[in-house]
Amino acid sequence: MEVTGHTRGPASIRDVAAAAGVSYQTVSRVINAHPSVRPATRARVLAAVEELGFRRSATALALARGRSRTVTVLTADTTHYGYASILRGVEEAARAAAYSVGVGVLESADEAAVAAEVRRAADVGGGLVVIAYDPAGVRALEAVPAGLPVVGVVETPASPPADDRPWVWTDDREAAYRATRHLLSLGHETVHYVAIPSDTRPASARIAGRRQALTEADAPQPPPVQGGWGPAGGYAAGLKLAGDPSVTAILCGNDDLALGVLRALHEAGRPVPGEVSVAGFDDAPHSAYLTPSLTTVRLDFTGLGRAAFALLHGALEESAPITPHPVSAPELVVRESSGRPGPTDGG
Amino acid sequence: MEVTGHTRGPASIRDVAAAAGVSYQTVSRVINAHPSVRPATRARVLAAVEELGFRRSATALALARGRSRTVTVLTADTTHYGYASILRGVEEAARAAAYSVGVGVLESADEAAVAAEVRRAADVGGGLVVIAYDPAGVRALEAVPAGLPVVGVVETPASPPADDRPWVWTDDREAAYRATRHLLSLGHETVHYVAIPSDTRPASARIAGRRQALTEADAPQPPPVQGGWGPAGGYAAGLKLAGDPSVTAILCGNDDLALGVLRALHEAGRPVPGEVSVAGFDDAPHSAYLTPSLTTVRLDFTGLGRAAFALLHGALEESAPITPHPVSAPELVVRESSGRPGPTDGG
DNA sequence: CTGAAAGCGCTTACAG
DNA sequence: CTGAAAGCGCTTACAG
Repeated sequence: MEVTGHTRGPASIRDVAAAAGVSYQTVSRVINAHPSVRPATRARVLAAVEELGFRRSATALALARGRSRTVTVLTADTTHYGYASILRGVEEAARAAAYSVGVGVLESADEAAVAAEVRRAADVGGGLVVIAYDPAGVRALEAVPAGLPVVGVVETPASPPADDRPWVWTDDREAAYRATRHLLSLGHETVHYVAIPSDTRPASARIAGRRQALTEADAPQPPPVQGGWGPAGGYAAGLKLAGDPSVTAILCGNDDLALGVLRALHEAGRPVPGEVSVAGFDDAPHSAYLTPSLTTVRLDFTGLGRAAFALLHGALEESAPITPHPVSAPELVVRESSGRPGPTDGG
Repeated sequence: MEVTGHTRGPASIRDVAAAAGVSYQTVSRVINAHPSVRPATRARVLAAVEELGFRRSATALALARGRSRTVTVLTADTTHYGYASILRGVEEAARAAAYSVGVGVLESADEAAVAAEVRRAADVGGGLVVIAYDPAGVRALEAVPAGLPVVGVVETPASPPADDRPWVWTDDREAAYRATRHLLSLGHETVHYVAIPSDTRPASARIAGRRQALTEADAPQPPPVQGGWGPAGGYAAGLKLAGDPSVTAILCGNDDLALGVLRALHEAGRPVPGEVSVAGFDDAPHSAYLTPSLTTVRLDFTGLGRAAFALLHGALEESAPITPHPVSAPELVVRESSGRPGPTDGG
């Protein structure tokens, strides 16, 4: 029964129709699970689909429907832990819904460059998830033309999420509040902060959370020092702070920053946690294995990504299941890098 | 002159034609830079394109041409440094060539699951880059149907790269050779190895490189210990090795593994590099900031990703510029974690 | 140098 | 329940 001699190229809806002895519209109905098809007809079509290895063309579908089953993630970075984890969450959820996922990187925060990247992403025809943790991302979110389905992943919602442009976020305010309180409760006089770029915005939730904790404790409010995203920036910031003997507790915008700070303190001869306590954000995979292991606040980036997709999916398809998409609350993970202050408290 | 009252939706080729007073075929010629168009006509069309904000539909283009300007990266992971960097390299090159990039994650190495993921990626209609560093990726590369443009990113080429299915790789054999030699040259009797999953394959280039260095030095050849991809696996492997006092040098399949090993040695009370030397692969951003900072072999993953795209681009388009795509050779980076052996050599 | 026709593989009304 | 028509926005021959 070796009759697999198709003409050429993948089988189309018409090939299937011919094989099943029906019109191609009927094939369309079957593959779209349209109710009004006689069971016998359906069976014949399905058999032909199977036999020819038919796969419906996503491109043709997109052209005919005017919208493609694609979500493209716009982000300034794909390698740092938080960004990468959000991307992963989106991909997981998209895959489960049989969506394709694209990624566009915002190489620069330059207005024209960002606009170009947004256009390119829009050309793909699906929905957008914009990671707006940094200037480039924030700008991209603003540049998305009205009518294009988009959900933003933001640090702090700038205003109540509009129905047509929803946002997802983690409770960074609470996260910073808890971490600061933890450090304060250990007996530190105040808590310094090494900021990631997103914290630059006046409305930063983390800055606000830390401020609140500091205020409640009547502690001094030293200004945040900029650290960037990676270990190198943390190292530079750490060197600065290490020179000030009054500094005994440092909270960092992410674990990579904290790693750099740890190194700077080591070089400056200031033991952690003996003299200085350090905490980060994210709970990246390696943080538990550093020496000293890092106290941090675990943030559910993957859940955030999944939630973003769920929202987009709902906007894109009426019939999309309104799946619950819980984003776990930030969780303080206390490890070796934080302890009571004191010149020689080490045990 | 506020005449921006288009009917609805984005402008199509016909809208532009109407505005310019030509047929839509002429518009097609202009946007495709076809030579035979009168300059004056071209100018009129271009003006209309500008005025209407026309963007050619990628979907329609793909349907008409039978191929889309997309590259989708198939990978078992998007978060680990090596994988993420390759993805970034592909994205950079693809963006420069005005290609879209998609990503498909191989959640399981299960044959059926991998095949389904490959089909999904194929449905998108462009080319594929498959990261085949692990069983899932290797299987995916095999499952790609003939005729679909694909380039594999592999640890070791299994055979001379076929013309229709090229491969890119870093010289892992050389990298492992150099790292092992470095450790040996410090005076260690032999070098243990904590492997990443890709090293499981009998043809592993790294295993071969290390073996060669060991053989040349007439050193014992302890079998590799499996570590997985992350710090947790490195930690477990490190605990095992730490218990053996004869172990004084450990090479790890990647920097995350090395980080876990470092932690295990610390807990076991074996100072690095005083008693044991450790080296990794990759030179991840944080490796220079660990304490001790990590000796490692820098691998050009981003260049690898760019090279993979260049190859694919060439296969997809006759006219694609044959851009040189150099992948830097592995580079040994000596830091604090490696030193001369000896119970108490610490300075 | 430019226009009219057919087709890429589907879907969405419209008939029957 | 099923088929014939028109159209999604382009490109690719074919004419002129």
